[in-house]
Amino acid sequence: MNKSELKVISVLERVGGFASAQQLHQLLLRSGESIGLTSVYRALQSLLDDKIVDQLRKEDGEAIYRLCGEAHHHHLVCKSCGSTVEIEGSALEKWAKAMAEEHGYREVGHLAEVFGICPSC
Amino acid sequence: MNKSELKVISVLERVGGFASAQQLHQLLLRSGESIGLTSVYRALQSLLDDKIVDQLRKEDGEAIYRLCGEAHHHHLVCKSCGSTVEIEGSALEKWAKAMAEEHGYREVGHLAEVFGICPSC
DNA sequence: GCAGAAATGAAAATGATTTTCATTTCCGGG
DNA sequence: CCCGGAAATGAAAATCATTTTCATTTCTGC
Ligand SMILES: [Zn+2]
Ligand SMILES: [Zn+2]
Ligand SMILES: [Zn+2]
Ligand SMILES: [Zn+2]
Repeated sequence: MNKSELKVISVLERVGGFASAQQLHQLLLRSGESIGLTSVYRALQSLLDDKIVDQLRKEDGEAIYRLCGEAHHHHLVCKSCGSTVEIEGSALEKWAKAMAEEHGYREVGHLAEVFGICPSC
Repeated sequence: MNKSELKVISVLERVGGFASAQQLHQLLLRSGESIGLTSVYRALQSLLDDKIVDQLRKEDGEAIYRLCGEAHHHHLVCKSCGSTVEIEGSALEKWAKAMAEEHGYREVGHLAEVFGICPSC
């Protein structure tokens, strides 16, 4: 855990939700920290590998991050209000892996989202 | 509905699932069509506006598209050549349903694709 | 204090997507 | 047919987030 990672974690705590790498960089600069954009990206990548942050994509494809100490997971997204809930995905992981193996595919990844209308909507 | 849009629709039909703009362009060229990448992007944007295609984002942020309104199914997609295999999804269906119920979500749907590199690539 | 490792950040490279702009194709009125 | 404007097309340039490169700085253990 190096300086950049600590700075990024601290600004993510301050933000409290999702933010892009560029936004986090701006926020850090504005709050007087000295850090390069490269280091923000590196820190985020490292925090992502360590499962300390969670990455999503905006509709335009830009990555956004938030603190989230959970393992790889998927989301249940409300079609109405957009709120997201993390869901347990081991059944899905197994399915994706099994399907890929069955057909001899390598370097496998997957993508899955469940949509619905949340109880409060 | 112009020529480019027709070409893009036809290749999307052939693909049967999700594909990126770049993949669609390559597939069109390989199948002998003459079309520019710009026109593929333009056609996809227009089809998106008209709700004729759906857009998703891969984990790396690249946009992928598919024809709307196809019978529900899932695919194993080759990241390299774009070829797709239809896969059995009952385990996934169960998982999505269970997750939604567990959190009290209504009107549930889901999206899932598995990506990898096929044996012949 | 010192060498080697890790961290840092500026600048260049990358890659998808969008924009610009000149050219070509369409199409309806004359 | 023929013309002129509108729509379509695509090559090249621009954009923009992200990654890579690489030279410099900071750490760390001895
Ligand atoms: Zn809601
Ligand atoms: Zn997963
Ligand atoms: Zn392949
Ligand atoms: Zn399904």
